[in-house]
Amino acid sequence: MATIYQVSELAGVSVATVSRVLNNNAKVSDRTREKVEKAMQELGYRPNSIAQSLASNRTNSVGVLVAEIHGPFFGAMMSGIESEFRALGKHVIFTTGHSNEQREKEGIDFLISRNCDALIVHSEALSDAYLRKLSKGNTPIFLISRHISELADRCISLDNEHGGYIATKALIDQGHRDIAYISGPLFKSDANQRLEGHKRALAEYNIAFDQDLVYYGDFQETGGADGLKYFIDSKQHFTALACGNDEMASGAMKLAREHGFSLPDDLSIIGFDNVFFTSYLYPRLSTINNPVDDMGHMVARMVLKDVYQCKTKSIQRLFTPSYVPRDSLAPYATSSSARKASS
Amino acid sequence: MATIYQVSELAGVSVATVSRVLNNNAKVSDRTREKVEKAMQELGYRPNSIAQSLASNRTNSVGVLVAEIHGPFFGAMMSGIESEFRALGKHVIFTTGHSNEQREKEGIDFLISRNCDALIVHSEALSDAYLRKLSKGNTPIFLISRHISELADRCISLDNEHGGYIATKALIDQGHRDIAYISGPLFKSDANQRLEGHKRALAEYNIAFDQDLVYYGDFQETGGADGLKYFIDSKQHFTALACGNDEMASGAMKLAREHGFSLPDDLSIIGFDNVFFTSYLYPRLSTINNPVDDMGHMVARMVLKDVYQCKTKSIQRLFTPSYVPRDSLAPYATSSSARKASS
DNA sequence: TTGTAGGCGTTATCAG
DNA sequence: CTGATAACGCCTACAA
Repeated sequence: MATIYQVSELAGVSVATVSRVLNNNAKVSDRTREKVEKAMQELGYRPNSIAQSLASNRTNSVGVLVAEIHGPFFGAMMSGIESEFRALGKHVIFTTGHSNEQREKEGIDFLISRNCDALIVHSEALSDAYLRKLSKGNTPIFLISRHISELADRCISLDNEHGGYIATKALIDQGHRDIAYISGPLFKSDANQRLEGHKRALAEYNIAFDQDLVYYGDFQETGGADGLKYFIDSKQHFTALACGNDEMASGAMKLAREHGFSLPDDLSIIGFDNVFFTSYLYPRLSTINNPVDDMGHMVARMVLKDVYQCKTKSIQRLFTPSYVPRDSLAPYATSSSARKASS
Repeated sequence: MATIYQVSELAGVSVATVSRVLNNNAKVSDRTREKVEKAMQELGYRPNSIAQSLASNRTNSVGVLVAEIHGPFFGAMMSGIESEFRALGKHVIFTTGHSNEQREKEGIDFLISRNCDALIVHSEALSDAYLRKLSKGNTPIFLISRHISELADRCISLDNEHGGYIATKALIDQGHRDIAYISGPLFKSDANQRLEGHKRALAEYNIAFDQDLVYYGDFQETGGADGLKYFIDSKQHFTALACGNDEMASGAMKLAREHGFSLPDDLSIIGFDNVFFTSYLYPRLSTINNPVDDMGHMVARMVLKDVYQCKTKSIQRLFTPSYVPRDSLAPYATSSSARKASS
């Protein structure tokens, strides 16, 4: 591999000059520049990014911590992040925290030890206090799907409360009043807020909130099945079901079918996230769109702007979910009651 | 940040000694080691990985090129790769080629420019010749889902032909003889081999291969829908459908339902890959398991062994797909013919 | 077992 | 506009 020295020699200039044309951050005469470029060409010179990093104290890499690499949710997000950075010659290092406090800490340490210029973290287990402390460090931290007021300008999140609200409202608009809710685990703020939105919608329509019509699942498919089974076994009356995310909705759909429900007539179900496979389900799942890819692009732009001083168009910190009507809701009027299962 | 110099000073030893205890690759007396470790502790010393890389000419990073970051298929694979490396303190840089020759080349160049110690590439558009040339370079290249004889010990792949064979055989075992096939694009060797397997199964049971019962899709959901529509429109007779992958099977299922088919009675469908959402579908899709996560772990081990001289358990280069029976096949005896759609 | 010193390939600060 | 020449933080012969 050719080095900057060989280039400088061949071009008959100093290494400093070569470095200048490389980064074109200083005046270089056209003649000199040409000589240098020609020499680089001839030698097939490629700058050594490691040496550049050592000297400039910048690695052009940003670390990203997510719960899992696979899975529809993070996939879309990572994809947006990667493409945005790649276009500007920066690379991304993904690592996983598995929604576990210890492992999230390790992941972040790992990324920091890699000298990332910035970190994007989607934490599900770390405390606000820990993240605040972290942000005092040398590596800028950006938070995704999380809001910590002291770090507001480094946070990007979804209005989950509003999402929960419009989900339940969509059900109510179809005439349903007995609405069961399968929530994600409350220690996840997303789950919490979505449930709050659900309550607000109920309140707005003077429907009493019934604690017995709430089940706390795990955001997994099984959680949805378990939840619906719980409602059925406890002989609750309900004609519609709102789920904290699409996986659970899918699990609930499957269980409903096993119990002989005809969907959506016997039970209206709405999900949350609008993960890609929702349109594969039968009936196609009505859900709430969570623009994760857009959010991925946006965090990337935030760090591009804050850390790399790129000029960027406007920054958006709060994203709004929207209702995606499909085929899993039926008006209450024409729906037979879900009571059939509890008879 | 504390440097090795400050540690050496505090410990009263030379930097060389500090380096030794850091890498423990040379004899250091216990007493000295303790002193050094204590000093590191006190200073909160963290080695600068960039400096280490520059001096050692090793970045502890491996580049991975996939078609897309999102999507169930690559997600599972990347997940396996990441966890394997992360456990050994190496990081992974993912980038995308979008199944496009030019972009795959750019992606690889990008990774190489990042001084990766090795590359894992899942190429869908690069020629064998190009990959062979690439492997002559300084960066070791590992190929996934691809077999090039000259590079055999750097290749890991699935026996797609066998997969295609057992898929169609599963249909035949249910009594079907008129089997339509929706293939992926033939320029992808996976698609090609799966189709070959399909033909072999037909031949084995003396079923004539009918070119009119093959449609070439794009491995996307729409391809499956288009394919089935094509068969229906052309008034072919068939009672079963094998698809080159699960996405297309899912698209076909959806279209079948729109056309009033009752699944699986009116049409048996089998997919390929056993991507996670297949069990969400209704009916749950019978398919062929493609152990991508295992393969991800395995490539990682290959580079760990070849590039980083880690001792590893046995290496497996060829993986065998297996049949995953679920609910989308019905025996022909009890099935009404798919002709109903072409009447 | 431990220390000295040169090198890894760039960037950046000063002079000129 | 261009050229020396220190950093950058660590590794690794070679010596001792």
